[in-house]
Amino acid sequence: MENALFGFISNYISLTEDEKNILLSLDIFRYIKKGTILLKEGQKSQDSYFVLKGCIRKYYIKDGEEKTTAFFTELDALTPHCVASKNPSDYFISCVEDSIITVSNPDLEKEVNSKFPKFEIMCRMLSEELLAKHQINFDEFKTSSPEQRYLSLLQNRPDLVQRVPQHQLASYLGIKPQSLSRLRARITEKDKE
Amino acid sequence: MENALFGFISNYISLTEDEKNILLSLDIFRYIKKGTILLKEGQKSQDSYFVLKGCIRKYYIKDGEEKTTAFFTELDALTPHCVASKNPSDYFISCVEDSIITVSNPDLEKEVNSKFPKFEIMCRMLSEELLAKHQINFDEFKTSSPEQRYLSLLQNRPDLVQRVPQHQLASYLGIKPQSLSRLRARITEKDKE
DNA sequence: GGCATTTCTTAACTTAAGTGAACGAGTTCC
DNA sequence: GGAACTCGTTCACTTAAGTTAAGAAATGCC
Repeated sequence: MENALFGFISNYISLTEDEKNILLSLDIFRYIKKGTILLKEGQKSQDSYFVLKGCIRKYYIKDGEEKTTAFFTELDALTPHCVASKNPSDYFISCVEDSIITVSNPDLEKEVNSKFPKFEIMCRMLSEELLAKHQINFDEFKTSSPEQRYLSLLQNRPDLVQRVPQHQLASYLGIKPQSLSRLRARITEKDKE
Repeated sequence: MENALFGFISNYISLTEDEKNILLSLDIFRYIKKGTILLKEGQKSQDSYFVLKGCIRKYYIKDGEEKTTAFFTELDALTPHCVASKNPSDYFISCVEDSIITVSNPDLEKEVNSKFPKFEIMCRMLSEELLAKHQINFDEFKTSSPEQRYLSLLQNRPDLVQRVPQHQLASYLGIKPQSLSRLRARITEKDKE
């Protein structure tokens, strides 16, 4: 599992064996059971997550309903908004499957950054990459219908459609579970023709 | 107009008179006429924009229709995706009103950053702030109906509803102009009760 | 195993957005 | 001044998503 982490990092910077060992000594790996809630609405947390294996989910509760806005799977990083804003969180984060993640916080990051300045470079690259991806996602969401969004999800993240409960997927697509069922039936019907 | 720029910068870092003069000497101010297209789909550009006065708009052309995904008004910054990716742009950027903007590019930024290292700090703060705002916007868009989105726009950016053509606003809300008209009529009807 | 719960699907009905067309009010351009 | 356009609105009709309810299938829990 460490190799997954080091493999990811090596896309951005190179680490010596010594540096790897220091990272390992920080005890950042966590094994999380499906269903575990990592962050609750109203909570102030300093924890950032990085998924090595599994899937975690970000959702709001609005009018008593769960509204899922993001899934994070292998090699996705997630820093909740409340970490920077220092306000209570607006949303929940929970574990969709049994997962292996690393947990970090600003203090730990400062420590690592001072030991390896190249870490900061990686963080900047990551945040730029993330902002760009986000904007593209947002634009695609805005300019598509629910059906188009579902089809593009099938193209781009086919694993999600399999591993995530349909009702969570529905709210991720901005519709109700019943509508997703119907939409899927409609597509299958079209395929038959 | 320079004061608007320096006022904005002073939220992040402080500049000496000398530093201000160097910035002014770079000749970055542009006066853009309403309707001017700053970036076209398919074009490779290195220009980033910062709006001092006026309004610029980002839009896609999908199935022959303009799909507006963002408006940038006073003190908003916009670095098109193509600057970092070095690929042709997927979208257009055009000027909604006569506007005053600053235009920059990576070379110029490198030059400024080497002269004033604190500029880089500002850029990092800005990009983090932007990413956070973006995520919140995205989540709000995803978890709302068109009517809720319109009402929240009235709350948060009431000026936009006034200064931007309705059909551009409609596509920004993810609906057709006719639907926006209807939706507005519906709301006015409700208010009468 | 068996009971309860969750998850997914289907159906009937309601509501809102998409579509195509038409009209009036402004603009722009000769 | 008048023709051509753009823009916003309204209307009638279509299509798709929301709602409510019900039932089947899978899962979890004693």
